[in-house]
Amino acid sequence: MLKEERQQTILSEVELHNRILLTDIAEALDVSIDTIRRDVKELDGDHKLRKVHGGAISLGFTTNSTRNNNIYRLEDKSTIAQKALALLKDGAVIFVDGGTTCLELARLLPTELDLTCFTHSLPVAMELLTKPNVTVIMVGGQVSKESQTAIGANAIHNLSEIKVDYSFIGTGYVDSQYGLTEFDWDIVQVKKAVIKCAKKTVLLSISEKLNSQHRYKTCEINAINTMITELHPENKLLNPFREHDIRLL
Amino acid sequence: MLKEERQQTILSEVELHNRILLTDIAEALDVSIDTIRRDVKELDGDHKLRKVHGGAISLGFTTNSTRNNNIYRLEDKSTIAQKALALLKDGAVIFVDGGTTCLELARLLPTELDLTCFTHSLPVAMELLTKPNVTVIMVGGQVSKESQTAIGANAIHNLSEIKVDYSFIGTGYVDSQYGLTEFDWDIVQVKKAVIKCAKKTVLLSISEKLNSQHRYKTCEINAINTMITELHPENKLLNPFREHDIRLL
DNA sequence: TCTTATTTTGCGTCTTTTTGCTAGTTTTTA
DNA sequence: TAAAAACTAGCAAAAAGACGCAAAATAAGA
Repeated sequence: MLKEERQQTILSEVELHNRILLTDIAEALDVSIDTIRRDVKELDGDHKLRKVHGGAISLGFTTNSTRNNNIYRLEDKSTIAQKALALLKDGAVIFVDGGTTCLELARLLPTELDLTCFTHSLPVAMELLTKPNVTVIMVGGQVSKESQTAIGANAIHNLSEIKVDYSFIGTGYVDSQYGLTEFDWDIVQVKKAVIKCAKKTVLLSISEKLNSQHRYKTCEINAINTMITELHPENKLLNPFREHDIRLL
Repeated sequence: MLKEERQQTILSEVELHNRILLTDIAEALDVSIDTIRRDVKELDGDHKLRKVHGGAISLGFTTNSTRNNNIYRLEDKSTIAQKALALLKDGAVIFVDGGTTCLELARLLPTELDLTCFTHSLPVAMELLTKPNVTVIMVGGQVSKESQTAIGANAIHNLSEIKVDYSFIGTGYVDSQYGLTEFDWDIVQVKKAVIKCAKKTVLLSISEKLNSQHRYKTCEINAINTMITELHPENKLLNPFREHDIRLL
């Protein structure tokens, strides 16, 4: 049997069943396991499949980068996410909210970081899946079309059953007086549940949102333990927040 | 024997069997291996076939595998999804499994169709969000990196609390004798729960998977109410399934 | 037909590729 | 934590390929 032919067979099997065992293929094609191992390694090198311990899996599943390079103030959000990374240590259990700032945090997680991440955001979950050492747990529930996050009673109930070290959340509006507020009532309910399930809550917000408010209240400002903006912590724009017991980064 | 004539023979052999061994051809035509090697090299130069170590393979064989889109057998899967659409009526409550065939079903849902869709697959959920009249409910749980679906005890528990009209599921392997089987134990557990929560279960599978099996069993074949392949329902490949109480589409 | 130029073919030698095996290490699993 | 499975690396045998060369076949012109 030709090498090329064998590799085609391997590829087809992987595409067909999504995953294969090297031993199965070796037996089926009646060649040594080493040969299959070399074939798979080569196909992996050509990005035709992904080699894993003991077998191979199809790329169809793993390669999907929902690159949206149309994010407002991406630079600032990236800065914020970078600062947030400093809070993370191996073994931490965290919750990551939806929104582009939190998505940026997910994107910038170092590949070697060992985490357990809860999220109710589909894009965040997708992004986290690319991090080999991150365990991703999706909080289910009805999914909002606009925010692409699970909301509603079910999501809130699921959140009530978990406890995390840190919650990283975004907000629609934030004000040193009025706290965190939102345009949407359902979102507020979920965010309340998120804050409740966290030992410490970290707010990620670009400075543009400071001193703004809206209809529905998520929480008082001192429900937040750490607030991260793209500004230097000493920036005078942050002065109104210094009266409260908040760590500024 | 003329050189032209010999090269024609080589070409037709390649077309016929998709591949040839240089040694076989040399012996059959009673010329030295060097001659065949030169012929094949020349034909490769003319893009009539592809030369590989030890032989040659037809171009069709390779272009077939050079997937321009990375979904294997997308055409067939699309056909299957089209057929599945016929089962759906406004107001239905369904579950959609992970996998590329089910993803294709989600993709092809008409925008005007009014549905409630449960899913444990992140890509399917994302796709369903683009359908204005579909209510999407994500079944949460730990998310598998390979399949990008929620699995594990939590997902199974969540599934135990819902009841849907139809479950559309895929499978790794299906056989009329051995039923539906999978490579992965965790996936089997989830699929069992999916079948349990559905009044009727619809299996979507390309015909290439028929008569294949693997280690872990999801269910007997008669746990499936409807099986949809890309084949015509009267196709003889489906005969083994006619003995069971399955509707074929 | 004969001679000559050109192409094609087969052979020998040497290099490269492929493959299976062994030994030692790492990863997974129970 | 120990056994089992999988991985890595290196080696050697066998198969395949490259290349030069000379013989054979073919073509062409006198």
